[in-house]
Amino acid sequence: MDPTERRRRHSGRTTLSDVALAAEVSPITASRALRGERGVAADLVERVKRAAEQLGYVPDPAARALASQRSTQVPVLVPLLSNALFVDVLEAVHRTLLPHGYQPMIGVTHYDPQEEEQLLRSYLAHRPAGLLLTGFDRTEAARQMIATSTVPCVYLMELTQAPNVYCVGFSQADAGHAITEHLVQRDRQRIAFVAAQLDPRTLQRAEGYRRCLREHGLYDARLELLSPQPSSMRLGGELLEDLLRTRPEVDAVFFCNDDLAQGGLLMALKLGVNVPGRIAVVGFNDLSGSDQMVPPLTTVRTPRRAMGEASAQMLLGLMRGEMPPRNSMDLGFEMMLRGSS
Amino acid sequence: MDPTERRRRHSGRTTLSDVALAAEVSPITASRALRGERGVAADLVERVKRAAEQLGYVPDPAARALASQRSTQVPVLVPLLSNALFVDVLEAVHRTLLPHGYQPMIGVTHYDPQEEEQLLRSYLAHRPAGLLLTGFDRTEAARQMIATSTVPCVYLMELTQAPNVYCVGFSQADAGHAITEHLVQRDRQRIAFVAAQLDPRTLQRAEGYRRCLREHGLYDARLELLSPQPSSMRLGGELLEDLLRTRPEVDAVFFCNDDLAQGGLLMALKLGVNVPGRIAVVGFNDLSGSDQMVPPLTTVRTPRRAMGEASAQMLLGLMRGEMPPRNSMDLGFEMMLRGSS
DNA sequence: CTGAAAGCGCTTACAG
DNA sequence: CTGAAAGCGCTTACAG
Repeated sequence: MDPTERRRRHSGRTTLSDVALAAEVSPITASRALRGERGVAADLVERVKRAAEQLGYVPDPAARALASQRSTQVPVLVPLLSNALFVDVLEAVHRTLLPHGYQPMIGVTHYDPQEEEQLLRSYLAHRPAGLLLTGFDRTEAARQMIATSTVPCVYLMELTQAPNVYCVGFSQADAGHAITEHLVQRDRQRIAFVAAQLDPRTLQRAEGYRRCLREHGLYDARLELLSPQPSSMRLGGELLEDLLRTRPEVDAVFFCNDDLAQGGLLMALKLGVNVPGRIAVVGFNDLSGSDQMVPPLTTVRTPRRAMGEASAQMLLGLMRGEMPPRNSMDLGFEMMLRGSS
Repeated sequence: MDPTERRRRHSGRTTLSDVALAAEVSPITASRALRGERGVAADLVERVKRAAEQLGYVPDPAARALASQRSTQVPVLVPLLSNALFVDVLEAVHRTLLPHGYQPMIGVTHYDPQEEEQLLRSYLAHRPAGLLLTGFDRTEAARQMIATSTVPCVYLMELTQAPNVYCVGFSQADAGHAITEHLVQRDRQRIAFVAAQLDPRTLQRAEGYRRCLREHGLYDARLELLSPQPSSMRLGGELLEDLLRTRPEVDAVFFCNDDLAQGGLLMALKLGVNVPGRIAVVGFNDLSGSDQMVPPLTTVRTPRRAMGEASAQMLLGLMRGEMPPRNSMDLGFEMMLRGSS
């Protein structure tokens, strides 16, 4: 056997050269035809595509990434998977990106900027095609890495007017204001704000709540119950119990997330506290099950799927080198007025 | 400028050659030292590692994958993200795989073997390091692809004794049997089985339910209410209402999943049907919120995190070329007896 | 224990 | 519009 044969490490898979051979063109032409690059004669494109199909050719992503210095991977960094909120966003992102040949890579930051920075560092080493990140709360090092990488990036969940920043979301503060205003319009006077996790978006909702109550001269800092613990139905129940014990004058509660609110509603049921008679309850996000509660939960429906899809679409454009029509997409929110308020 | 300079496409990133140069060794030695391959002098390893650290060297995954014919990617295929069940599994998989340098890639099959086959085809083109799949219900083509790929694979959620198949799960049928037996022991005579989605594991639970009732001479096919619709709290409520109307003699319900059961419980509350007085209600999986229901839901706790972690550990071993101690890991289940039964 | 050569399967940059 | 050459950044296979 000759030395060139001895050195072979061929994996047995069908390569671009096999396709080119079958189509009787050079590998470069085959490559161009398959990628849909314009400037290839139509009949050649046809021949190459047919050959590729017949041979069952699948391009090697690693080779492609190495040669082009760009992969098809799109890291998507979210705080948590246990919040249905982000799962909905991710599903929409997947559905939008996959048909275009991009691979979303889910990273979970646990609301920790340090963890996000680490993930970013490792994902950026993969030369991703694009980046989908949650919010604007990150370390300076992370910001630097994103900027110097020149990888197209779209931010989810929040909005900013900062230049050269692409974002898709809605105003958390305005939504917090709107649901509070609804309680005021229903003649509630002692409106509590009960929150967990205390991530940036929760705090923005709190700002909306405060602004609204101050406008009406109803603000009372004692009615804010903030817990850094992770959000859960159990915690919502505990916080409501706590609230009713220590602030018995309260006549409405704005829970910063529906899981807390659902737990609160069930606790009210257990305690025999009438909702909305004795106390009105509202939530945030309109998660699964909120409409099934007893009574059904009034809440703010947030555009989760729409955000996932729109951010992925915007990123798709950026990855193609296009300029999006606008940097910031406000998808708004919807009031779901139900029996609990 | 000379022709070799003209051809350069160097990306500016620090490469293995840079590290080798700094450490005054050849690139091959640097490669071996960095990968912890044995057979490199300790002092060289030390020098290389120091140089890599100083230069901030991060290996290029694409180059590595191309040269070694193996990536660090591990596709994880699950039916759905909207079921908290799979999200818990995925989180455990992530936590276990990431520290070892592997990248889980989540794929969603929507319970459709065709979709799974497609995903498998595209993921396999990436030369994954390993594979994590849900259950055993797939197309013959998918089975072939997995076999011929020789990629190590571990199956989740179900068990089999088939040779050369690695799986981590529990007996869905035994769990279905156990929760039904619990209702029989509580003197229930007319026990209904209410299910949605009707995926393979749901049907295995149904088998356990039937076997148990037949053993006690209580089986009645009319008490099975099977809906192919996706599972949800809303559907659970609707099915309970339907059941009470068309089979008023029923005195217990086994819902195949907790979201259905939670919806059923809330519907009972709305209808003023006493649980467990008039009717006992049990669920499956012990999802978030089940312990907060009114009354708290009796259910089967399934080992979701444990399955995620154990399957990832088993895969880690297989990817290292090790033989796992056993092919099939039964992680069991736990009865959560609460107020609803 | 160490290294020079070749190769993995693509695409870029250049030339015609 | 098409192609021969070189290169992307690693690792394998061989030799010493």
